Amino acid sequence: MPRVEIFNREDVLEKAVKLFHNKGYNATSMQDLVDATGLNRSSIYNSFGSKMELYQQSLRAYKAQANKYVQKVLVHNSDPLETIRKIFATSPDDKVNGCLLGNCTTEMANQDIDIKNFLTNNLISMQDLFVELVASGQASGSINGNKSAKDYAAYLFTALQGIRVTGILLDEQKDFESIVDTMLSVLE
Amino acid sequence: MPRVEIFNREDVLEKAVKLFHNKGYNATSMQDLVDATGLNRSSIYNSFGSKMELYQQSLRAYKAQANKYVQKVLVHNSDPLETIRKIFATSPDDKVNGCLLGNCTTEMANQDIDIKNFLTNNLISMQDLFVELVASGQASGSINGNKSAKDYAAYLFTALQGIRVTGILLDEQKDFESIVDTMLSVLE
DNA sequence: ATAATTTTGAAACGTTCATTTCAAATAAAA
DNA sequence: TTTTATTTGAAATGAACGTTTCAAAATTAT
Repeated sequence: MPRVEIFNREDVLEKAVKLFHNKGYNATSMQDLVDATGLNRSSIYNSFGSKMELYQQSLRAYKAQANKYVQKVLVHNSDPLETIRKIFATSPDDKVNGCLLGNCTTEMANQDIDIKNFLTNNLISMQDLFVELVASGQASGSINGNKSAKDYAAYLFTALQGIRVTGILLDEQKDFESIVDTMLSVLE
Repeated sequence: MPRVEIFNREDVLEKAVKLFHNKGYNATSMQDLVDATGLNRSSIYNSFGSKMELYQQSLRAYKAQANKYVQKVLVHNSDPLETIRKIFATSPDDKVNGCLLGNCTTEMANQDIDIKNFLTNNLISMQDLFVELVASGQASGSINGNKSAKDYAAYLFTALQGIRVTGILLDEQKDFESIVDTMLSVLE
């Protein structure tokens, strides 16, 4: 009986991600979202609830997208250190705008407990990933055993946040790569 | 002849810094600033120009405050590595809110060219400081020579950004310290 | 005291904000 | 084709935004 949703939910979220990634939560207006998605204002509220709910769904979409990239790297690489290096590589959007989740941390984590919990869960899952990679590298001898896999994982996550912030200010790709080199040299 | 400014400019800026540090630029309203500073709306505009100008002056005040702390550490410490460790230590405000300049980077650098330039200058001056400290540590043998002082300086600045972001999410001081330990272990 | 000059307070400016409303258009099910 | 449920478009909501205005209060120099 009902008329059905005409737009593709994933496409809309992708456009919302782009917008929030570029401007952040507070500087993005509902009008911006209407313009960028091509959806009607009412349709956005019908389908996504509110600006805040759309933002949170955008965070999830961004995370899912990042996970997909990581999975792709995991399949094609056997060397853990090289896998970590690929994770540190920056997408064009991240180069200009930083990491959406890192930006969200600085903008929202101290204001919104739900978002802080989401970000903490992301921190945990990323660290779990790094623990596995580091442990595997330590087992095969390509990563040293000076620190525990857990210590290195916590370090890697934090270093990753750093390069996503500083990267916004860096114009030269070689500066970026040199910093990542030094970051990963701890593991060698 | 004229009536003179009754408020202390530094005190007002300190309060503005606290506010921008806690909420960021876009989420801070002029009403918030009026409430927090106790100044009249007109007085703020008379004395600071606009919200954006007040923000930029707050960034400068924050940087000056940080420089003052660094100078104090430099006077009381002779060991470069220990000095760097003290710079990595976090003030209570930074613990909850991150680094104001880092937050500014993620919120504004890709939107406002003047602010980006200011942040780039800060990056350069911080790296210069780290270059001196690392070079001095390398000269005295407490820091290794695996990489150049410049490479280590760029790394340290970026690592610092990272711990200021992740620190927002960390509840345990020991997690924080462990990450800094790993970060600085590259130099040893 | 008076004059000169600035700060102050309060109100108002026009704009934009997120969100709601609701009739008209639409499309699948009956 | 009619019914039914949903989306759509456009307008309206009231609140908040940054900024300006301006007369009144305040303060220093004359």
